Amino acid sequence: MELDRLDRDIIGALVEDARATYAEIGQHVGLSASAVKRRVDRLRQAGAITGFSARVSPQALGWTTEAYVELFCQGKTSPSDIALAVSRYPEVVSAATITGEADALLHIRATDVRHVERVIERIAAEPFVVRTKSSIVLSRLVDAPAGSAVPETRNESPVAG
Amino acid sequence: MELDRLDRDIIGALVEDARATYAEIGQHVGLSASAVKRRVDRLRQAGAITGFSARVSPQALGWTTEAYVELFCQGKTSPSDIALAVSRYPEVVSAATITGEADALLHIRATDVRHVERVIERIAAEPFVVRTKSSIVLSRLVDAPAGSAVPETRNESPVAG
DNA sequence: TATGAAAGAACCTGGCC
DNA sequence: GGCCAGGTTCTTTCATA
Repeated sequence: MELDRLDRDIIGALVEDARATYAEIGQHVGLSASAVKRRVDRLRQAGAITGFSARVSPQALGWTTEAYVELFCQGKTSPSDIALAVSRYPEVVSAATITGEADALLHIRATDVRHVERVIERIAAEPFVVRTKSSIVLSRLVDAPAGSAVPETRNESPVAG
Repeated sequence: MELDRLDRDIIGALVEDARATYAEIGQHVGLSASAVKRRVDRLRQAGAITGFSARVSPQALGWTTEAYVELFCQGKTSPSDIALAVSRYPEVVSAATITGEADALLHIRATDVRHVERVIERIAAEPFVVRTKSSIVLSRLVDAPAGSAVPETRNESPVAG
């Protein structure tokens, strides 16, 4: 799908505030409200915008601790096996198979360190898991709303570019 | 702040669909539309809900590649130094200082592997960075909308509990 | 093909109970 | 927390370039 500058600006505005009115967005990007709505509808249908979500503060909800866990699995473990197993844990916020020594990397949110420990214990007990290697998060430095930036043809990076 | 079951359900509904009407949410949780609005206003003011954001498909926008990068820094590097530096890169989606050998872990989204390489090169060239260790994501298994789950007093985890 | 304007329907918002 | 009224926003249609 082809995205022009208007589409990118609209997406940017909606990532900033998904409840902005079409009129507000239109004023910001230089379109009428109805033109904005048509583009948003099109972007949703095309799959560029997959939905609208509330941003919640993990701390305020009691998720004060997070950790990253590397998973080392048995040779014949498939990605879907891992996906199936870890998706059963609500504490697993994200998971991916990766290159390098470990087979997968999990991102875990929990209520406290004890809770992290308990979850890791259970995951380590999954039949395909050989061993795990965990890192507790000390302080979060960056946490961009998923997909806030939009790739340009060039110059995505800092000034040095 | 104290959250009851209704608050949790409302947050859950808004994480699912931030553009759901108050009436729809109310029907789902068993409240009138205005009661839902009052609670949402309160949850926003209390900081439990920090905003509303469009979910975008990184693929659809051209971000087809992601990587995790461990940062090993000079002894006297402060977290804020790292934060200041890496937040200048739009490709850095998340960053945190962690326990273990590495000092920080970055999550990077880029348009392709070449782009990932370029960004890592630049970050490695930051004055406080001693070395980096990168893992390219092969396939994403889980990607929960930030804060989709809400901690209960017990039984957050799979059946085994 | 994409835009702006307009009208009716749906929704939000605040006051009141 | 529910109900209601006034103001706003959404959604669709129509005309236009």
